[in-house]
Amino acid sequence: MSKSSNITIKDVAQSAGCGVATASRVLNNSGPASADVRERVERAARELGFSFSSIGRALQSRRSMTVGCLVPSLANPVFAEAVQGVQVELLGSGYQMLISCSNYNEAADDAAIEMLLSKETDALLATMVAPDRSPALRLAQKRGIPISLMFHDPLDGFITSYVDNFDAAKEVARQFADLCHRRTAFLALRFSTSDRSRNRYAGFHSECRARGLPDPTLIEIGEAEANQPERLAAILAQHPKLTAIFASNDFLAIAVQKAARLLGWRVPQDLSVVGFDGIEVGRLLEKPLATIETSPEAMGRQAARSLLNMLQGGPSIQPPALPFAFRAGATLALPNPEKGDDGRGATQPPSDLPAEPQAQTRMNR
Amino acid sequence: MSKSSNITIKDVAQSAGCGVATASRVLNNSGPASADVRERVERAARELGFSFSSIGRALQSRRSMTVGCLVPSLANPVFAEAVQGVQVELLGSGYQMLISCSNYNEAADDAAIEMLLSKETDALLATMVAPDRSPALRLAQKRGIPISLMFHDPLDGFITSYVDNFDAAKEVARQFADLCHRRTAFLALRFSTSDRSRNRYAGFHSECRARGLPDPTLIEIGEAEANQPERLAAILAQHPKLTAIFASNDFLAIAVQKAARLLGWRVPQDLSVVGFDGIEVGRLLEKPLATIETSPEAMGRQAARSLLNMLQGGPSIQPPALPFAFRAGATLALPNPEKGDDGRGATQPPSDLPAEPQAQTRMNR
DNA sequence: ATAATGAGTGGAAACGTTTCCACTTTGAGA
DNA sequence: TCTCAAAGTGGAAACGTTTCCACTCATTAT
Repeated sequence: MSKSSNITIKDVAQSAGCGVATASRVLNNSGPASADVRERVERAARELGFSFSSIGRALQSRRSMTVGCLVPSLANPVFAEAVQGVQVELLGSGYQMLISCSNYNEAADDAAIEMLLSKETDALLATMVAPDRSPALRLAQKRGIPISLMFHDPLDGFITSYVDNFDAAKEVARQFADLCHRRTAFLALRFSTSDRSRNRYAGFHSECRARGLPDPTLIEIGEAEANQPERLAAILAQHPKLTAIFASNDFLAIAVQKAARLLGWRVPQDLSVVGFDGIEVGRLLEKPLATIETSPEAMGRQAARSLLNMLQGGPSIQPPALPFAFRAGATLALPNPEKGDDGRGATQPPSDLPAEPQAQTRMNR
Repeated sequence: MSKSSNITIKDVAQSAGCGVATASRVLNNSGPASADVRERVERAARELGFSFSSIGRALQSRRSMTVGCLVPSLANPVFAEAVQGVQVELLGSGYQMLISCSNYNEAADDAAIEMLLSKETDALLATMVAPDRSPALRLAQKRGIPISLMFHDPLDGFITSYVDNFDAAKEVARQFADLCHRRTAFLALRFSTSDRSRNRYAGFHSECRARGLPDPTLIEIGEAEANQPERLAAILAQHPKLTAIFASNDFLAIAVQKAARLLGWRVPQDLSVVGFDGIEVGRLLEKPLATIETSPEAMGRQAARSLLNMLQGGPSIQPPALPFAFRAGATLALPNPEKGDDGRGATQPPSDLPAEPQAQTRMNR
């Protein structure tokens, strides 16, 4: 139970019979030192079990060697994987990661950034509800701290790692169109918490138009409906003519299948379902899920690399959008001709959508 | 682009026309101050946009207000959820979380703990490959830093948050026995990386014995087999008589179903499958997975609470094991009588298993 | 009126580093 | 032998806090 924690460089110096400056130089290899004293210092450090205090270091060098990372939640594997990617990329760099979750709460978002700033993180990595509305983030920007966003579409003044949600959603529309689906819908959790969903809908909508398809129905649901198949089924039942649903993420897509089963609709015969994200488990389902495959891990890595670049004084260059791919699956097929398509378009206007698809502006390099 | 970051308490004091000691007292509410100077200091702080440097603070108080957290990987939702739980519990406490992942690598494990220690985290939260073999962890213990383990069975000298894997596995054996399954198997990833799997097998094995069932077959596979249904199918094909498989986690259980389908075995008619962990997605499958339901989030929360207790000087008390529950599902049914049970027990000895089930020793309070 | 209290205040030390600077030694070249 | 540069060394300042201590005034009790 020896309270042996407090071995400072001063102790090492004393034990080695030299000044702290010399000890520091030896231990850091940062200056001249005779072989003799070098030996003594190294032995003393070893015997005392000395290790540097990064706090003392941080104070003096004004670098905490820490990057702050904010994501909505680690319970969502998409974000967890991204953080894992960040972690991996940071591994050899000497930087550690301070993590925080907002639980999709905009106020918590801002508070978290503030907290990270007060911890003097050298850089910031974030996925937020509304980065453009966060005073703390703006403050960080003003301080000149390297910042890299994840998942968001490029935002003025920030480096962002992202997939082009608009473009990817267009791909889904194309897939539906190729199979001659006409009565389609986009299913999302309440838009307010995610610009990603908004842009996916925008892209989907835009490509449906471009292909001369009827506008897709927009179905927005809450957490409760997403988690209770019965409730989701009740909602789907209001749209009996649908032949294809594009869910804004894979979990929703799985929930849709479950709900469809309750209604006696077969997937994909009666209803095609396509998801988004490409989570691993989608492959393992009895009917592998058709989806847009992305790599959150790669996103995390790219973001971390950008950050490290900036931390090393490199220029802050916006990297290109990350690739995505349509992953074929067993949940997508030709529409069932028995589901009468009377051509009536029951489109609801989206709750919060730009009039013109505005994503994809500033498409990088 | 004002490099406005460096506003120290000294600046505030100067601007308020008082000494730094007074400013500190005012800003911390930690001592007497006249209404007059209080007002001046507060205004100065506000106008200058002052915020404390936690590094300066940490240096002086010798508390970094940071806890280190080490898990194998955030790509595994079980750990991600646990970390999320920790995060939630830490939220109001003023403590921040420094996170690190070992990717199931024992050497990385130790290095990570060392790194966290050098960052002067005030406490440690960890799930490791082999906590009992980590020198760095032992060092931390010697230093008297509060430590709380997660997922591991109780280990001498450490507080641990855990579910009783041995006990939970017995429950699975009971379920199988009740349905008169006799040819069972335990499927796990290579044992070396997880004492959890080992204890689950031990409990399963023990209860099978207790019920007079043949010893379960132990099937150990690698990552490769787990991720490629064809390869797993090839392995399963070597055990055509099995009527029930207990997979050491839910992902494996899902993989088993996939492999079974390739072999033309129906689940659950030809093969019952039970998982472990109770991940959310198991519920959403077309055939909801029978599994042992646990709550990694609750585990994270409990561990964090223990830590906070200790950090506040409370006694370090080992909390009771967390609850688990058998979750019924559509993957468990009576065995198919056509799968001839010839009574031949093809048990392989486990690669690294204690002769006697050794879990459950030191069952707390 | 005087002594004793206590509130209000600021200087300075301490926390563990790194780095600047000045000093001493050494060795080489003149 | 003398000079000079280079190598080796350690004291001290700085980083931003908090806290101990000593000091000055009022105010109250004697």
